[in-house]
Amino acid sequence: MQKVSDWTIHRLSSYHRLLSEFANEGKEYISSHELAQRAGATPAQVRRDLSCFGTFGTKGKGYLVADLISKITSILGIDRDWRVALVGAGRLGSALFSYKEFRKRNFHIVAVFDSDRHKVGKHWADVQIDHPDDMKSIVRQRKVDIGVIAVPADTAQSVANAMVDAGIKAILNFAHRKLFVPDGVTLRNVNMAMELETLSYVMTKNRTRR
Amino acid sequence: MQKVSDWTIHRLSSYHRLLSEFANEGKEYISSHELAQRAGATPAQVRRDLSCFGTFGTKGKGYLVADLISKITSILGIDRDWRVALVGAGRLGSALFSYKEFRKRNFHIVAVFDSDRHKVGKHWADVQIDHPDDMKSIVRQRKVDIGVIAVPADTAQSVANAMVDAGIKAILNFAHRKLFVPDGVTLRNVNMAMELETLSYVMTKNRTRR
DNA sequence: TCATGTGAAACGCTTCACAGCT
DNA sequence: AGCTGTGAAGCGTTTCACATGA
Repeated sequence: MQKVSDWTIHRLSSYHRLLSEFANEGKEYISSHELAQRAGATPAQVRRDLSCFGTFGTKGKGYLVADLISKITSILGIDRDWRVALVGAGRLGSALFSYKEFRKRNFHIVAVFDSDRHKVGKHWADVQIDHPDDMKSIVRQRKVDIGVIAVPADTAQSVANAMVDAGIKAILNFAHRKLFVPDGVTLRNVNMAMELETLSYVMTKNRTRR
Repeated sequence: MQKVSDWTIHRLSSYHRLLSEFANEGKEYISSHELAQRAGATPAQVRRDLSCFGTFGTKGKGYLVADLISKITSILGIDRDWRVALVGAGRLGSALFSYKEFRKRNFHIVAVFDSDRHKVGKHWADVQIDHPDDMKSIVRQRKVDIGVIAVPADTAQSVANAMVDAGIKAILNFAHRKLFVPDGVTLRNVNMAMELETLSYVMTKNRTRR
C-alpha cells in the first residue's frame, strides 16, 4: 500500500461526517465538486484522497453516498469499537470523558487514572478512577487500545512511558509538551496553547504591517 | 516580509517553551543542535525557522538563551495580554476556562457566553455568563481580541458568524466541523475527534498488514 | 455531455552542504 | 575548530488538465 498522508486521513474524517449530512438530506449520488465545496477543499483533492484507497466513483455520476460512507468507515477503522484509557481526571479529563463525539464514533473510555489519592476510588459514570501504578494490569484486563493523556506538561512523558510499558500502541496527547515514544507506537497531539499562539502571531503581524 | 508557514510558528511556540527550561537549567548559550534534539526537530530546521525573522545567533557559539526567548516572545506576540471570549459553558468550556496554560501565556478569558438560560447570570470566578445575543456590545466593551468556540457542532457556524459580526478577527474552534469565515478573520481548529480517527486508521492499517 | 481517476507540472516545506564569521 | 545562515537540491503534497468511461 502506498504512503497516505495524515492530511488525507484528516480530510477523510471530515468527508465522512459531511457524507452523513448528505445522506440525511436524501442525496443518493454526490460529486467530488459538491463534497469539496462543503469540506472547504478542491474537487481534485477529494478525488485524489479517495483514489489512495480504490476507485469508488462512477464516471459521469459521482459517488454513491451510502457506499462511500461505508468505504470510509472501513478505511478509518471506525466500524469497530475502540477501548480508551484516560489518564488525568482533572477538568480536561472530565470534559473528554463526557465528550459525546467520542462515544458517537465508537471510542469508549473504559479506564480512568489519576495519581491524586483523593480521586482514586471515585467513579465517573460506571468507571472507577484508578491509580496509574495499576495501569499495566488494568490495561490488559480491559483490553485497552488507545491511551489519552490529559495531565500537566511536566508529568506527561512519564505517563506516556507507563502507557508504552503497559502495551498501549496508540496515544493521544493533550499536554503542552513534545513527547517521545518508541517506534511502533503512534502518537498524535492536540495542542491548544499552540493554536492560540498562532492566532496571536497572525494578529501581531497584521497589526505591525498596517 | 516573506511568507512564514504555520508549522514554523508551531515550532517557534515549542522552542519558546523549551528555551525557558534551558534558562532554568542555567544555560547561557544554546546551539541549534541542542534545541533541535529536545524539540524533536533537526538543527537545520531550527536555524531555518529562526532565520525567517532575522539573525539571532553568533557563529561558533550558538544562540544567547535569554535573548532568543525575548525575540520569540515578541515574534509570537505573547509579550502582551490577549482578551478572549469563550462561547459554550459546557464541560469543554469549563475545562478551557480553567486551563492554566492559557493564563500563563497571557490569554485572559474576559467574557463567557452560553445560550442556556439556566447558565446565564451565573459566575465563573469573576466572569459572568452572558447570553450570545449580547455578544456584540460586550465584545466591544471588554475589548475582546479572540473568540473561542466550545459549542456542539451544529451551532458552531452561527456562533462564528456572531463573532465575526461582533468584530472579532481571530477564532479558535473546538467544534467538530469545518467553519467558514470571511477574509481578514483568522480561524484555527482543534479537532480532537479527528486525531482519534487518525489513531484508529493507523491501528487498523497495521492490523491488516501484519 | 458529465464527472472520475491519474500522469505530470507546480508548489512549498525540509534537508543538505558549505561559505563565512567568531 | 565550531556553529550559524542560506542557496540549492530533494521530497511530499496539491493542483492542473485530460483521457477514459458511463
